[in-house]
Amino acid sequence: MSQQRQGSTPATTGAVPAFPDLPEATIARLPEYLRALHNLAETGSETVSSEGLAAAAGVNSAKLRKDLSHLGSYGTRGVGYDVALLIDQIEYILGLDQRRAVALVGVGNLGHALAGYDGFASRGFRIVALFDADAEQVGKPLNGLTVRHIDELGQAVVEEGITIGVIATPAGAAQAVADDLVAAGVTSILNFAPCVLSVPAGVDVRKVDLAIELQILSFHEHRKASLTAIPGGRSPEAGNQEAVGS
Amino acid sequence: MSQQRQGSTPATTGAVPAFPDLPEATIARLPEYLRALHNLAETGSETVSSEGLAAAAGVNSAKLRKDLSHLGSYGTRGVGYDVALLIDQIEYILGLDQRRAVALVGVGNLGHALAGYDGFASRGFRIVALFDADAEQVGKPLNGLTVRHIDELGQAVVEEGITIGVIATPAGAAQAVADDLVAAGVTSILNFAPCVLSVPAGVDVRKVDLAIELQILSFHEHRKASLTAIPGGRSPEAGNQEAVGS
DNA sequence: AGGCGCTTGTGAAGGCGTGCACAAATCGCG
DNA sequence: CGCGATTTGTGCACGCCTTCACAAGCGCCT
Repeated sequence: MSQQRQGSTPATTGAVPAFPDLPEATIARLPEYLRALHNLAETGSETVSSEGLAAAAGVNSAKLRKDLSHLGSYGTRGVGYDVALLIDQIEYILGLDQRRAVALVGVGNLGHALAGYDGFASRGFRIVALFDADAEQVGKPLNGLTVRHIDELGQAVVEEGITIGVIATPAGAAQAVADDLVAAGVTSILNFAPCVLSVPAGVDVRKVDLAIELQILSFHEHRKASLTAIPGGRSPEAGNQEAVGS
Repeated sequence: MSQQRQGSTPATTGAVPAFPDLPEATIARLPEYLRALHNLAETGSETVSSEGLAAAAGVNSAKLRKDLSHLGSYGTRGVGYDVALLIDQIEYILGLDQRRAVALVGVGNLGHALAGYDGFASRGFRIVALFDADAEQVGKPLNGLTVRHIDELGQAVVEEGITIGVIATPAGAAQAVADDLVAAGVTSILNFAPCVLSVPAGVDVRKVDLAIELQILSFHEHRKASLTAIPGGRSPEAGNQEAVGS
């Protein structure tokens, strides 16, 4: 039926209770709720209704209630959700209270930006090591750290307790870096390189491709334009095979 | 997703529908297929099977066939897909043959990286204007362009034919920038600021939040850690609930 | 204390997406 | 010319996710 966990609040014990297996879609929204909750907390709100939080997070209120119900009953009927309590709960579920150590590989154009992105530090992550394969980059200081050669990756992962690796290299180098990360013991990878990574089971990979997002928008632009215009015009160039008739 | 569509299905379809309304999930995968196809084209492949292309794109082959079937029959049974033809088709559907003009607002940490990201230019987009609200930034050259003040946005959108705007500002400024973009006539927005944007119907917004991806990975790390920490059996089926030993 | 209004939590229904399995179609070869 | 090997295109079933609608629960006010 439902997971009921009473007594073991995350603030009191560091023990690991049973893990509710949340739907993947819910997990992806929890960070959004968390951000909205932090905003609310800053404005002094102590409680918030599902309607209010849903609006702040840009989702449907029913969806939000169902999402939160998966982690337990942390709301009060007739009142709403306790902001501070919910923040603690979500941060605990996401494992953000551990301030995970992150390694960033590739300090090129994008890597520089990521190394300096304060959104990581402010939301529970510490970039503790920077790597690059280019000897020219190695040794340079960047945002309080020194760029190290990628050969030192295995050593650094152990020393710093790194569990997450971020790949910001060109596509051609990404697979090799991923292999190195996995070999070093990293079990989660965030990949910014435009390519498919092959990793063993048990390693999680998430991909962010900036150009893909633009291409999706481009499709919608194209669609919108074709609707406002007079339909009928088509053919990119090679329009031959028609599925109609015989 | 974070965009709303008002799907009006016109009953008046005289000829071949210029625009098949593809499932959203399919659209999101087309750019991935396109990238894989370009890689294949570079290696000299003229045709590719659904199995091969699916592997290169990191998806199931049945899914790929179904996706491609939505845009028409561009494969040959017993042979596979013509690489060049499929590239043309997908690029046409995505509207990439128009090399859309893109405006980038916010040339801070992330904005710098985006302005220099060559993945945009190589995949059908032209960043034609850079904007910032900070007077200190205005006038500086960046990647062949000059940073302009955001007040000139409306003018530039018209002059350059900009249809897509990219927001790389702090969260506090994002909504105002979005309003400016919409007012200037932009109908698609890619938002890197960690906040919810409110836009009128007909405007598409896609959001990329770098920290959210890390938080999702963090959850899986947390989950994996809690599973390995349980002594005894680690069978996923046997583990039901309330294994909290006290 | 009791009723009333408000909000959560959830059962149920519908829609969407995925993956299997197979018929249809095409090419190469004897 | 026909047959077999190969691969596409798709009907179908299943599972996940979303959304609606409402009962259950909580606090406040009289």
